[in-house]
Amino acid sequence: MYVVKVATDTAPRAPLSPAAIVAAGITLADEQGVDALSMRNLARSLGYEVMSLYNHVRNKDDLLTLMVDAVAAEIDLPDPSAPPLVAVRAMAVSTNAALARHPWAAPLWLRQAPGPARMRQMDDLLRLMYASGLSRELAHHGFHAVNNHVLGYTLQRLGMGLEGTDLEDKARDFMAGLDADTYPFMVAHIHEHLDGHTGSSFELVLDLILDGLVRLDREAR
Amino acid sequence: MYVVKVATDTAPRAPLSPAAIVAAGITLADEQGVDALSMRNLARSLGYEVMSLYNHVRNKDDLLTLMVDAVAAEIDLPDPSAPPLVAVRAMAVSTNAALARHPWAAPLWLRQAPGPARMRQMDDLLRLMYASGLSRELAHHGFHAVNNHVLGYTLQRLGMGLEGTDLEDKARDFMAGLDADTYPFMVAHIHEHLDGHTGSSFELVLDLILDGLVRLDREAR
DNA sequence: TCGTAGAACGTACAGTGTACGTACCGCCCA
DNA sequence: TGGGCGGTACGTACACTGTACGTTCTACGA
Repeated sequence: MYVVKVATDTAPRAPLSPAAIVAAGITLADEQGVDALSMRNLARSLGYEVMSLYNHVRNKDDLLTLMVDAVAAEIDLPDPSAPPLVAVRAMAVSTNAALARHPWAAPLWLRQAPGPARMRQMDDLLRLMYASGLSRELAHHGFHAVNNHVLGYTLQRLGMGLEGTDLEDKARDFMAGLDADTYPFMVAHIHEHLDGHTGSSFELVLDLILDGLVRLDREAR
Repeated sequence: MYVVKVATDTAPRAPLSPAAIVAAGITLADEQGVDALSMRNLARSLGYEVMSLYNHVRNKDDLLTLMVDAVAAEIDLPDPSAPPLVAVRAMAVSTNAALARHPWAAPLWLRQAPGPARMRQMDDLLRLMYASGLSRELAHHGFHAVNNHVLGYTLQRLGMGLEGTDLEDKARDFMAGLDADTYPFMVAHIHEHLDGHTGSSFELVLDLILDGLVRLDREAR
């Protein structure tokens, strides 16, 4: 029996590999949102069938873990010549930037098990904290405070759904359904956002925390 | 034609209503996790069929919004006789407690649209901030900082999967797969957690933020 | 007694993750 | 020059999800 092969798709497809799948997953999530990241969609975007992905990736959870770790790998390594707390600040800013580039990553940051890149990042942050001259206990708390601040702010920013769309439109729409008599302070607060004469909370509060830590340490001695 | 009715289930079931559905959803999510909260499971737990729920609730997203708002309603109202920032602190602690009681709520806190209870809570928090004597701008940032701190800490705590299970076991398991040479500071940090001679970061950092705000305000004048 | 509104129900559909069995292709060893 | 043999791709199938739609039942007011 003769089997005739028909070239149904002339587009040459890149060979499958964990790295290729993770990369495709990241771009798909970046462009269409994490909800569009189904194994079927991902396979289609790569030009393969669904189950072929499972030859390179254990399951979807594994894929998500790898994707999150790839984002973590984008975080700048600390400058070894900088004073520890300055380096901490830089890491926080860089982490915030990486999470802003990949909005889907922040909610997964906590759920997924930390991969090597995130381990590296956490270990570096801890090392800097412990080397900063703060007391052991304050360094411990400072680690959590900084981590929490960075992740919290990105989540807050994204949770509002302020990624792609115009922030102003969103805010105006929200405020339209708001009774200024029952929620006067919310209305006022949103106005402050719209008028834009309040800078970013992110760096201000970050410095608040870091400065507060050293002050607390000084007072304790 | 005669139709014989058979009492297949003698258990009398409570009449369906939005409140009853929300309450059942909350207990189901509390006990079995939010992943177990499917419309089918929820209907079964109430003794009804799936589609009957849709007579009282628009869709699952609507249900989740109502559930989150029910948790928000558990937050203590601010004591009107307390100084503003003391009341802010109390609200933060109470919010943290409510979120700890319902671990599933924290991730939904941001995704779901705010209902009346959360609106009330946000407006109260803003009112206290603006009444605290801080500059308008610092009050604005302080609102975000406190909100962020509370939510971030609960998410951090839950993300680790430290709800139901024993924290120590989890930590020891995690550390077992950790190379002390490549991640020395992580190992040390987890040890500090296990030894337990570091208090809760939550209130310490909360005070750090609140004290930092008033100090910043004093310096600016 | 009848009409009607609202609640409950059953079926059906598209979409999800993935277990399982099969087919193919290239490489190493006889 | 075979001949397996391991890895990759594929197709089918299953259980489960949210929910649209049409039908049945039940209670109450006229």
